[in-house]
Amino acid sequence: MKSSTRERILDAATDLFGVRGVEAVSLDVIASEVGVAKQTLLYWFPSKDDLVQAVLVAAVAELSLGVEAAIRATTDDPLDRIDAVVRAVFRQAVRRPALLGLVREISRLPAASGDRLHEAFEPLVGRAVGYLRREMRAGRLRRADPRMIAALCYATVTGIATEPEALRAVGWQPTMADLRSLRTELLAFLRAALQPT
Amino acid sequence: MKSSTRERILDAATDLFGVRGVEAVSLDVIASEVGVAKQTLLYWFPSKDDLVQAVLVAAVAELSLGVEAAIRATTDDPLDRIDAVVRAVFRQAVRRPALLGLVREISRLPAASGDRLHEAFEPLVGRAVGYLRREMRAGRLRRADPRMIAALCYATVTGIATEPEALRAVGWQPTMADLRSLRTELLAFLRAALQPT
DNA sequence: CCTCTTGTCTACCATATGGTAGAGAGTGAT
DNA sequence: ATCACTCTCTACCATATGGTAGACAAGAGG
Repeated sequence: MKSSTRERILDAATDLFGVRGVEAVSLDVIASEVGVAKQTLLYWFPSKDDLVQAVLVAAVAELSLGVEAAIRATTDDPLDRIDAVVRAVFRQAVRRPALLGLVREISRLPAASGDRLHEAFEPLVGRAVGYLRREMRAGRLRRADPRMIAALCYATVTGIATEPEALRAVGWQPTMADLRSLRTELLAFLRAALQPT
Repeated sequence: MKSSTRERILDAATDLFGVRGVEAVSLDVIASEVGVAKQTLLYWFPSKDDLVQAVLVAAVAELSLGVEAAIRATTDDPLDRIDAVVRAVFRQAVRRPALLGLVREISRLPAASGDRLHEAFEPLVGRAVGYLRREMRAGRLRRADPRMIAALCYATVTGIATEPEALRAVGWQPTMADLRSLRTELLAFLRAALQPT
């Protein structure tokens, strides 16, 4: 164990920001969660904004890594590949529920912060859109606007992973069994939405 | 013009809460937006929490009304009906972008607030799930867990409507043309996902 | 004219927030 | 021993926040 203080701060901040929102979490709360004085936070991250940036960059990197690894490990078939990406995202969302919520926070931040993150995501998004377009041309995916399809898949996965309330409203329980069933339904849903006609 | 002060406060609070988050918006900001002293807010809504509750209740009522009207106005075919609901939600999301974002805020609130909202949504959700189940049994929708399908449709629509950043990331622009194209793609996406095989 | 109610305001207050200044402890090099 | 460096802390501070107390104006009813 015994990870560095910086690491532990980053971890706690990721969870708190992701679950409760950046503006709603004070430095004091993070500090007491880590078990350290607020000024120790400000030693490692000179301002709250610096901390937010660091947290977002780390989260994007973590997500990207998982997704890229999943892509490399599957077959050529686009539906299989999308399956793999969804599974990878899901795995990370379970391990660390705040991750996707955190990425969602970007839209709430002042434009400048959002832009930097935008850049970090750009290559991933660009490749995904290009891939979808090629597969549609090849007739292995339902023909549609690949940009919109990318956004819709993202919205579906992120939405379902970050809105426990919506799931509770339909009687879903956060048990292992229900979680697996959710993943199964999500994969079937996306498959049906993307299959060539 | 000349709506009541209470009304104007509710309006401004809806927009601010929905776009920037409940905890991130102070009473002073709302007051100055309305052009009134903070104490006038506290006259109409004795505490911030009361204001939040009022805003959420009003938002749910507004959304429900629109959706129910749309349902009554369509044919029996489930895909048409879902089309109509999505269009209705979309219309409201365009007219007042903060509405859906606000509903999303529920998951961030302390449990007690969330529960009250939960109750407000319950009848709508229950009817939707029952409807989906019947149509699946009748073979007019792809067979799946109706609860999960309801949650997935909700996540897709809300996600796409509340994450302009995700759309910007794929080169989408908030113009009328792009908005229409987005709606078209969303409807096709849901249709494909729900069509019986 | 008086009084009660309604709605808005100014003047405060206790607390929480992000951030500064700088002390003190531990470690390694000279 | 001392200097420099790293890391954590206590003590503050200016500002912002949610909220209280109560003054003031405008009607409405008697």
